[in-house]
Amino acid sequence: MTASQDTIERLAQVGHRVTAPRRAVLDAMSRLNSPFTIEELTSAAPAVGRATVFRTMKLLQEAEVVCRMVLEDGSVRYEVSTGGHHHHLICNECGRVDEFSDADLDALIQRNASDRRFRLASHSLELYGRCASCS
Amino acid sequence: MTASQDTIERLAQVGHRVTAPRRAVLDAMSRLNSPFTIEELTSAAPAVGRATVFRTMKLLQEAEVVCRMVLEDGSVRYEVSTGGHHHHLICNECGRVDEFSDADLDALIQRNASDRRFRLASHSLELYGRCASCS
DNA sequence: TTTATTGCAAACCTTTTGCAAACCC
DNA sequence: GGGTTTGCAAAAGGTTTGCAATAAA
Repeated sequence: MTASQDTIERLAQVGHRVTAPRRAVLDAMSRLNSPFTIEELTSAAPAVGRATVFRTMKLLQEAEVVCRMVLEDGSVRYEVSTGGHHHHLICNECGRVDEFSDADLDALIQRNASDRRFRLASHSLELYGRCASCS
Repeated sequence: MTASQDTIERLAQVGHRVTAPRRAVLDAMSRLNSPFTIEELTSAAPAVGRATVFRTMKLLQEAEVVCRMVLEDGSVRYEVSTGGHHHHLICNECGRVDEFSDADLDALIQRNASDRRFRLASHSLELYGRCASCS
């Protein structure tokens, strides 16, 4: 099993059973580069039923093992949680998604919210354009 | 007809016909507060077929009369283009969506892109939390 | 008249759900 | 053993599409 031991443990800790299909999904995830689509994931774990893949991803979201992102076009991808908050650089050309973070940026965002008496819970920032390799 | 004359003219300029259903959709839009859902729009223009509403919205997107936004949960809304670029404050409580803009913020975003050799085409920033009225 | 547009219904896609069988603890 | 989880197939959104009828230019 490629699925990291601590992820499996976290599943158990949160009160879920460690089953073969769930292991298979975790293994498949570790073989894909994040962020991936459900489609890619089901292809990478062909033995697991589609419904189970969806159910497992929802579980992993709740356990904060992955986070779900929705692109501008409405498509959905999952990425393995790095723990840290970050933003995305999405290449319109090749589809590649990179992450970055910037404390100043987050501070400025927080200030914009405060200035408007908005109690910020979360935010998402996606940059679309052309990555270095595609330029 | 409540639909602003210049929007109608723009439709014609872009090479589209000005039809009764399209007028009805434009009128309905002007009666709703932006951003609205397709659901709200079809309710506000009951005489127009659902497919036509979808087709009209796609047209208006291309004509840059409206812009389409996808929320974190994947739901889709449309807002009348103000011309200016802006970001959103989305209340998790009441669903209200406000706009704001901040040149410093945009500059910082642009700088983050440049620093990573990413040629920025567009970006979207959504803040989720609780609006002033809901706090 | 000629071509674009409409409405309807059917098709599509992605995600969810009901349920009996299989499985984990 | 007993409550979870699975897989299948069906259902459920939400959006698109084919096509004959209709309307704009």
